[in-house]
Amino acid sequence: MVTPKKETEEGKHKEGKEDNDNADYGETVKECPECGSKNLIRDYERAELFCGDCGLVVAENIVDLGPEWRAFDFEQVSRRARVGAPMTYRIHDKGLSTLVTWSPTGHGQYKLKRWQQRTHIANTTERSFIFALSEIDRMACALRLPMNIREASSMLYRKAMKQRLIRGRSIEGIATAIIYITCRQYGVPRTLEEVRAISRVEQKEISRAYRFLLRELDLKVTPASPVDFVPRFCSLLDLSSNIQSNAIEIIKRATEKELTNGRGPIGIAAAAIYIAAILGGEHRTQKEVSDVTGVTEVTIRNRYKELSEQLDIDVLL
DNA sequence: AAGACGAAAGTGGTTGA
DNA sequence: TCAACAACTTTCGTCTT
Repeated sequence: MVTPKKETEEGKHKEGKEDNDNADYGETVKECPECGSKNLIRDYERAELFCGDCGLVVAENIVDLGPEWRAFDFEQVSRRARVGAPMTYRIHDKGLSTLVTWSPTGHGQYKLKRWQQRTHIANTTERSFIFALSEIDRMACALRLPMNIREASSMLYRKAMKQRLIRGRSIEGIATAIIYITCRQYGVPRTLEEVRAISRVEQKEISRAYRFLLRELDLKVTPASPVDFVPRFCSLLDLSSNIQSNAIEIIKRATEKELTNGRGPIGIAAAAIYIAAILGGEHRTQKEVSDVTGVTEVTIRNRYKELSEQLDIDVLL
C-alpha cells in the first residue's frame, strides 16, 4: 500500500474530494460512529484512522486500491460529476432504475413474449446478483465492516460476474471469499474462521473460491501482517492500548530479525500479545489468547518461546 | 485445580518432479 | 499426479504455581 504524498493542490481537489467525503474526518472525529468506542487508532503508514474495537475504518486516504479499481473509470467519472443521486455499487442496478413502458399499440403480445424470453436469462442472473449483494451486506454487517469495504466487495462481485466467473459456482462461496479478500486488501483482515462463522458455506468452499478468484481476477493480495490483527485481538481481550502498542513493537522487532518468515501471521500476533500482556501486568492465559485468536495454545507457546528467546525478552510469570 | 510445558502423531495446504 | 515438506493442530502426560 502506497500512501499518496502531496500532489499538486489541483490534483487533490479534482481527484480527492468527491471520492472521499470523510477527507478531514480524521481530525475531528473522536469516537467510532459504528460502535461508539473511543479506542480509535491512527495508522500513519496506511494513512487511516480505524476503530480498535470493531475495525471500522473511520477515515482513510487509500489511493492504491489494487489494479482492478482503475477499470471502472466510467463510474468514477460520473461519480465526480455532481449530477443526480450518488451512485452506489451496493444497489444492483447502480441506482439507475430503468422504467420500461409498454405501449398497447405496436406488435403486442408476440413481441412481448419474445422480449420476455430474451430477458429471462438476464432476469435470473439479475436475481442472483441481487441475492449476492444482500448476502455481502449481511456478512459485512455481521463482521461490522465499514462502508468502503462493503462497496469494494460489491464492486469485486460485479467484476467477477462480468467475467462470467460465477456461473456454475456457489454464490455464497464466491461472496464470502470476496469479503475475505476485500478485508485483506484494506488492511483489516479477518481470520478464515471469523469469516466462516458468519457465512453459510463451509471453510473448504471459501478457500476454493478464494484461490479461484485470486487466480482468475489476477488479484494481488499481500500476505497479512501480524500487526493488522493486533488492535482487534487486543480489544477482544480487553487489553489497554499501551499493551497493544507494545505488542506491535515486538512484532516489528521480530520482523526485522526475520523471525516471522514462514510463520502464520495470526500465531505471531497471538504470541506478541501474550508477551506484551504479561510484561504490562495484564496477564492473559494462553487459553484466553487462543480462544480469541483461533490458534492453539501449542502454537502460541512455540511462537512465544521463539520470540522471547531471540529478542531477549524475559517473561517472568 | 488451573495453567504451562513439550513430545508425538495427525491434518491440510504447498511445492517440485 | 504424486510424494515430500513445513506449519499448525490434536492429544496427552507431566511439571509448576
